[in-house]
Amino acid sequence: MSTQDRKYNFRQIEQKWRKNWEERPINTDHTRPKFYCLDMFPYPSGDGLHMGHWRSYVISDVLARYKLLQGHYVIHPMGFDAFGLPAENFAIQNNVHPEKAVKDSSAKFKKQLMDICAMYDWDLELTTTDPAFYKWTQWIFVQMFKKGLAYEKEMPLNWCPACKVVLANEEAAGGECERCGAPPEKKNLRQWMLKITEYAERLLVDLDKLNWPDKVKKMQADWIGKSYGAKIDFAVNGRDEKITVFTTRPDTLYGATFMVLAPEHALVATLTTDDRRADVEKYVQDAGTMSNVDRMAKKDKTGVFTGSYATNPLSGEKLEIWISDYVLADYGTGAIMCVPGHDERDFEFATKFGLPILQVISPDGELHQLDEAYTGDGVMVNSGQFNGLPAEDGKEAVANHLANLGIGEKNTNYKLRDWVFSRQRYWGEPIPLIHCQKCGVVPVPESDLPVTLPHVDSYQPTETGESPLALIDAWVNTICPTCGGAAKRETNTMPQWAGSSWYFLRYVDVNNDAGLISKEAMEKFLPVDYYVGGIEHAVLHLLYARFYTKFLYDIGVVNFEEPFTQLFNQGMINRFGMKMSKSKGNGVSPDEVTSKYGCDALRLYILFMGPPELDVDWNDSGIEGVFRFLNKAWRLVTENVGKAVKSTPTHEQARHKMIHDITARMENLSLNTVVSGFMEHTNKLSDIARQDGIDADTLRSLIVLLAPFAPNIAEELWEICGHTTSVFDEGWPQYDKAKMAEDTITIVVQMNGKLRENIQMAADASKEDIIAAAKASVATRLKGLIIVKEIFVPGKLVNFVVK
RNA sequence: GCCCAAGUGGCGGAAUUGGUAGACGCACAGGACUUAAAAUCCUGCGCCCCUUAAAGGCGUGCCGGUUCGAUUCCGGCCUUGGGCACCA
Repeated sequence: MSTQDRKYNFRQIEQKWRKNWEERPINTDHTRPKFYCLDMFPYPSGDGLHMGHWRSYVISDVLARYKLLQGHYVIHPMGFDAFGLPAENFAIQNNVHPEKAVKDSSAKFKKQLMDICAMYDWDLELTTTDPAFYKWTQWIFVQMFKKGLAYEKEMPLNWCPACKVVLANEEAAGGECERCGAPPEKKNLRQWMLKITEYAERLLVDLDKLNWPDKVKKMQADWIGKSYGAKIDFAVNGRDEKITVFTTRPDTLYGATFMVLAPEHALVATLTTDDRRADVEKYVQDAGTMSNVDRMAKKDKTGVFTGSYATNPLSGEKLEIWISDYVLADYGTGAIMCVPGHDERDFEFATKFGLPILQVISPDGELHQLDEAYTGDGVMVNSGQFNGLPAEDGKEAVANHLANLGIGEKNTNYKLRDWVFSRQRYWGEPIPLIHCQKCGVVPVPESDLPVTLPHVDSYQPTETGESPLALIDAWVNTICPTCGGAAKRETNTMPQWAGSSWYFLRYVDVNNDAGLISKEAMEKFLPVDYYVGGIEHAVLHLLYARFYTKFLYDIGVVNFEEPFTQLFNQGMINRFGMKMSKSKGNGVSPDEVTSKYGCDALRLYILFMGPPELDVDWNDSGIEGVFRFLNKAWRLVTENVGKAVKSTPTHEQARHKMIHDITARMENLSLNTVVSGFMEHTNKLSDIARQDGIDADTLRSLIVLLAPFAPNIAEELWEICGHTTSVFDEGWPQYDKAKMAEDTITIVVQMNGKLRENIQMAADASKEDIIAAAKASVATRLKGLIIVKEIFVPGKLVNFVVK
């Protein structure tokens, strides 16, 4: 072999193996047990692939290749989530059609994805904007509509009066329109809603089944937000109306001294007296212009009195009815009974506006001066017949009492709200419904799906707030599938979530024209075994996908209720303490790094930077270390191959220890320490090689272990070792604990828990021998001291407690 | 305000059930090889005391506790990052 051949030429190697894998795929044996390893598919933005994508995709690819070596058939697909606002806005700004923009971006992404050398099965590729795909996105919606899960409702949306366009929350953030800076208003528009709340309980309970990070499960549970309490009716004085509130603390009802409605509450206009009307209307309008984020961040409580009164149903007290933005329209009933004695926010409000504060719960049964809301346990006081009852029992007792009186009931409440499922935008799946004067809303017959998105010249939002599709008469006007009469198509489109809520099902039967997925493919390949992606999707995407899966289970399309058995969320990559991004100018392009160091080096470095689940900082010079390691491994193999060195116990010990360490760390997904483990063991093997040479078994094990992490160099070295098949045809190496044990062990000698000496002992030395040797090692220090106690930890240490 | 993470050398980080704190790597310094450079190899590298060494002391955000022994467990606090719908 010439000197030239011995140099690690990553460019040549990576080019060669990419081609080889294309020609001879490594993951083809469908008879093996399946392992479905899924990435969250990217949104193909014009900026191209960034380091964050790399991190996620490298982690999943390492896992996929590891499972392949462990004898699985691995489903590892990739696709593009291409509908939605960013693509549409990009298209508008750059004056290209979104279809073309998405096509270009996807092509660029795909090219960059190739540089990761992930073993994606590109035969399974899908794009959510492909009519053959969104046919089934629409089909699912039709099934939901037929089951009564879709309904129309007027919903307040962010509206920019200057741009005349509906704004997404993100576009209206900070109280100004992202495009023109004008303050957005609220505008009521007809929307399609999905009844995800019907699934609230199942979505909550089934979290227990999942092998997901606790953190994510907690976030979902909190989002669903189940709480127990009561609904209570309050009569409005001198009127027929009543105000219904939800409270988790019916035990504090006697302490309710005023009421507050959300500014958006339906009764606000009715209950406002003429002398209060000007103030109330101004307050309601101001609240409407404020974004939710601002409304939440507000420090001081504000509010206005409506001029009307209600009556506390138990105490009979007269209660002022106020309006304040700290009450949210869409939680509970949008109205609350205020118990300033025992709720911090109510206390603050009462103090500011001089409203009465009454103690009704006391820790010791006595009455006290309340300087702040008392939210702890206690017994009921000032509460009529309930006095003396523990507050916990009072919740039930008061609720039952109200139920008997017919003015209340026990109630379970969820924070989860129904899902606003329509968008007044061009770039989304058309909602496959038809409005007929005679028949009402009728779904498009399944045989007519997909309802394709018509090609238009102007895809700018319209001034009425309707989708641009509303302007295309030829498309809008159609005939009713039920009665054959003239009818109009629904012009709203679906949100970006629609495709991503079920795409993982489609990969395994991507070309199926006859159905969403065949029963055979579904049973064989689903559900997803491992899902890898960013923590930013902890709630919305993952909750929607779970909801869709449960619905598809209910209508018999799939036979499982949870789509993702196991989940891993990787952390972000920062640079200079900030999230990497083009706009901040602190981005590092993966392309630059791979051209300088190669794909294998970048894969290893991304893993080596830190624990995969935590945020890490990119350091420009850090990659040198893993690059040197690859060169070292290269030299170790190429300089020792074919020397026919006989295996010795030293080789065996080192080999088994290496297999054990790498496997254990891999199983824990401690990928940063897998890489450091490779460095340690390669250093050690290099030392052994210099002394005694190195045997073929050890080199082979090293190469196979390395394969999931640095697949190109592993294949090349495998070939250099004389193999004609792929390294991925091998099995993951096995270790034998007996063979990895060393002859001597280091025993730590401590005095009062402080390290004093290290002694070397035979691995099989007795406890007595070890203690004797330990005592001898610290003999001079023990002079004049009494050993009170001897602590002996086998294989580890001896600690003398002395005085 | 609420919820969730995380705080260890100059830097990124390591440390199965509590058992040698700082593995591995980066940076830095010194040396070998070289005409020179690159590459490679060797050595050193938490802080204090000390000319050096030995010995010793301190040290995992802060304060306390449990323990023979605490980065690890418990209580209280501080800081940073992420999320949020003031959740009644």
